[in-house]
Amino acid sequence: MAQRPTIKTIARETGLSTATVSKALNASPQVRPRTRDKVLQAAKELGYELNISGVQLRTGKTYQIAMVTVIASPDDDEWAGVGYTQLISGISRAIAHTPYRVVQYQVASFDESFEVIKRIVQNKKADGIIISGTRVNDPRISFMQEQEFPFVTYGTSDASAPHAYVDTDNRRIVTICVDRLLSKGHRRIAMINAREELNYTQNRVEAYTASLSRAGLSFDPSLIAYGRLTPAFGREQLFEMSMFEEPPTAYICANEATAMGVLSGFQVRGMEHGRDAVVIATDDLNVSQYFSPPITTCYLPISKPSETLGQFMLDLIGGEDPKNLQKLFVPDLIERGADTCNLEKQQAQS
Amino acid sequence: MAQRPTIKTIARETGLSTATVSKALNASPQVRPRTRDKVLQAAKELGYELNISGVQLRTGKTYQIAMVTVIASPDDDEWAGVGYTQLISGISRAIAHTPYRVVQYQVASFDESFEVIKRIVQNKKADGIIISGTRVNDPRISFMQEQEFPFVTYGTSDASAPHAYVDTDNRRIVTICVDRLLSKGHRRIAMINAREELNYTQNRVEAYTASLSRAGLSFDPSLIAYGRLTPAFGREQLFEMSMFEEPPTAYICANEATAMGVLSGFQVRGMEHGRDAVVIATDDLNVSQYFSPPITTCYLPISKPSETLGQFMLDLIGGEDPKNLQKLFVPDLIERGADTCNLEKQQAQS
DNA sequence: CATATAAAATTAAACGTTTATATTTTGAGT
DNA sequence: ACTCAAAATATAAACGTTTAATTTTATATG
Repeated sequence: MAQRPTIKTIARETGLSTATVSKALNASPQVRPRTRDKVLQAAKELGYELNISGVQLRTGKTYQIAMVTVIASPDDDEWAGVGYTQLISGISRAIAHTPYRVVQYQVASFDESFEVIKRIVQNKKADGIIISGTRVNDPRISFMQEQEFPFVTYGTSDASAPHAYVDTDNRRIVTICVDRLLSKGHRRIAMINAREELNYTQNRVEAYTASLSRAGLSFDPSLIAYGRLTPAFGREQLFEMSMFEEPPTAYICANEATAMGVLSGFQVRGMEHGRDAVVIATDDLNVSQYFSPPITTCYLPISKPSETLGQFMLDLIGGEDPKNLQKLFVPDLIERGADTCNLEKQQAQS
Repeated sequence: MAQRPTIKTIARETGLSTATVSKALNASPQVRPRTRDKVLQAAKELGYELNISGVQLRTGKTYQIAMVTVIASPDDDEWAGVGYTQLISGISRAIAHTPYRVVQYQVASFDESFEVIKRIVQNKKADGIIISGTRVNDPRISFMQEQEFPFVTYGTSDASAPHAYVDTDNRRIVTICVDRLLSKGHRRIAMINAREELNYTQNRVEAYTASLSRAGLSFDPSLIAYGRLTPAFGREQLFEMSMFEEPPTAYICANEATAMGVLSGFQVRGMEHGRDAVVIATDDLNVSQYFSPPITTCYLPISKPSETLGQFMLDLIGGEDPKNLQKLFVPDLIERGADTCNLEKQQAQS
């Protein structure tokens, strides 16, 4: 097979100069329509495809979107709910018809993620960055803002200047869940959260305390747990909290993996869901419908926000103002299982 | 901040030519140690980092590893067990100390994945390709072999020429599971498999029938189901098979997601695990320990094979012969729950 | 129709790197 | 000290693209 065609090939073929060919391919107004058509025609016939390294060298444009994710350790691969697979999937869908590609930068720690981001920015290794796991006072965000480097976060932040982000509306979720449980008569409501330094964890706690105080209830910090959202963590927390003098009658779990752990703890302890306590989760995989028993969840298909993530990235690269690229998604409440009854009724039954 | 330093900067700084600097950086024997040290020293001081697009343009080397994955559709994001997250994670770990990066090519169908592979190969968009979901008679494999393009598959194939691959030893798993169930007295053993066209599905069926025939049992094709390994599929299959005149007393599930579905089906149908039937799964997430009840599984932490995947890719790019880059991993059998008893005992108990 | 002007094309240089070829330097052998 | 081969370094071109500067061509104007 012959050499892969370049703009030189097209130039030779059409009798034009490479400059004109380049302009034609980039839809420059400096080239007249007739010429453009001729070039596009030839390009098609020759099966021409843009060589990105040429562009990159000349312009600095990489057509790469860096996705920086933190995965703590090799054996840290215990299921923690939604992986990045679904995120990448949505992003990929959004950029499918463009020349952009997602490049993975997977690191082992937060600090390392910051280092990697610095290198990407300083050496212009990508056109934009996507990060998740945003923290309260996240130095990566302020860095990218200072450097005016395009980025979108999956997760909100408390940064002073606006930036592009996509997230689930965690305040809303927690408000819905807590109010619902309160209305069913629950007074001791536990919340199993992600790590404390994450911004969304703080959002959740705020919404939780707000709901409680609206109902005139006091806030008991021992009912809030912070940690990695694995089944192991959920179970462990159930073991602990169920031994309290006044144990919780409801558990709000930040994801399905912890909810599964809590249910598993029920089984081990001989507790029964709906009688001794109920579990309610935030759900992005729609898998809790298969739990035994199925539980009530706030469900948001992850495909939605992740596709928006990709779209925002494109918009940002296209020059859109970050403050117009912010979106919170509101999940649907799906009622399943025991927590649909009121607490009194349940207790009467048992 | 000044321009980012190039080999020109180093050349100016050291009084050498760019050619010598380049050779020094690449540890060419043509440059004497004293000079090399001088160059490396200067590079370090200047904070020099290789500009890959320059290299790429000149040599064609991309430092990119393409990972081509098929995700059927937007709403197809129902949990199907291990995502690609864990795979990418392992690969990332293997290539962490190299300049290589993983680039995602996520497509919607098998055919599209073939198209994408053709483009990557023909336009040399990556130095190597990793694919999963290998099929019986997989045209992508023969294509890459013909084009002599480096690739590693996650999953075996029936290709005539050897190629680099990593996989779980599915024959072994099935043999272990079936023999175990047979020894406990089970005679009607169902198997919930992935799609029929996948090569490993065939491996599983072969091992299954082999075990059965060794035990002098005949093969009932209605006990084997093929489909997408989601909880929904598992449940659906349980609903169907449990209505057979002679229903299975054991279900071997190809992953945890289907096992969860089967267990969920038990609950809906009022069946009890251990009394009416047992479930046993192949497990890569170690999550079935949190099922209610926990089930026996063949467990292989996905981090192992995925890291090997990355290493094999590097070896391949380094010129290693593919036939030396083949590995099957053997999972551990983890005994949990009801299927540890013999069938007779269980039936006596009930 | 000549001329001024706008439009469309070309020329040439540049981005950072490697490498074939040419040149200079080094050092060993006389 | 001189020669010569070997070793080390330098020169220059190339990879594919874009773009500033320039030239050519087309169009409008008096």
